[in-house]
Amino acid sequence: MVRAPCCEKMGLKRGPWTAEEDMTLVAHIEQHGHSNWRALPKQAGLLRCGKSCRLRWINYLRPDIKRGNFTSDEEEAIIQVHAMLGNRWSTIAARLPGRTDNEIKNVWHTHLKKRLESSSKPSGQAAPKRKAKKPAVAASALEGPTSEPASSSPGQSLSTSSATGYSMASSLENTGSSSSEEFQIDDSFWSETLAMSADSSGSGMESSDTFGVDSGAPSSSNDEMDFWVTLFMQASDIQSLSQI
DNA sequence: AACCTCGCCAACCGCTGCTCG
DNA sequence: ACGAGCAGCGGTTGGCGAGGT
Repeated sequence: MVRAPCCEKMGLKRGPWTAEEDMTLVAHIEQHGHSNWRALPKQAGLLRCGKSCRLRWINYLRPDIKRGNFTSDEEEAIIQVHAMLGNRWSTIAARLPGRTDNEIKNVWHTHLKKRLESSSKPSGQAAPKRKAKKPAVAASALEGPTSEPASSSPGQSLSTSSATGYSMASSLENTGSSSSEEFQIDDSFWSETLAMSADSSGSGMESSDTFGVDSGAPSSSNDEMDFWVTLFMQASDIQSLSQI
């Protein structure tokens, strides 16, 4: 299928976003939503292609996005889910509310992959010979849309409810679990979740009936997806119960 | 102090799958 | 049933900054 290039190269801006562009995009989405990414930049008066706008919103400007370093629990979760699903970053991201697939992908390639590789080596060498991740750089990232130190930091002004919540966040909210204004997962959540996944992966990813997935072993990716969806639904139930 | 090397991250590119006419 | 258009996804890259020499 032949398709037109995602954007006419003529006249469309590329590269890092400025604070003004960020604000324009955010303001437009807050007002009109983003039902049509392709038409959005034109309507908003942005010289960007829709794809670029979508990426910027998803990865940076969404109000429900969580910045800052990944916790060890989050990293463990990524490792676990990646072991099950492979490079399905968006699926993994759906398990980590507030984290984007791009961010997770970056973390995987820069940290987790190496960590796993080094841990699989017998002598445990290959320690990072360079600096540790610079502290709080990610947390401050929102303050500086790339080229501009965003004193305006658009994300901070977005206290309105998320236009596009990740499925996990919304499903957890549906369970009635507390704060919808800012979704937070405490350590116990991950401990329980990971414990469940460890249990099931040990004896059992084969025994899918643990989670009511019928028709035998989850050999297909759909079954795996069902497994993880079920897993997180149950995990959210646990969290809900723990708050009673 | 200057240069070099490397890690991190935002953004781009191209493909895939879904939806709609 | 088919094709076109679109959003979404994953791989890759380039710029920048920090640490090392």
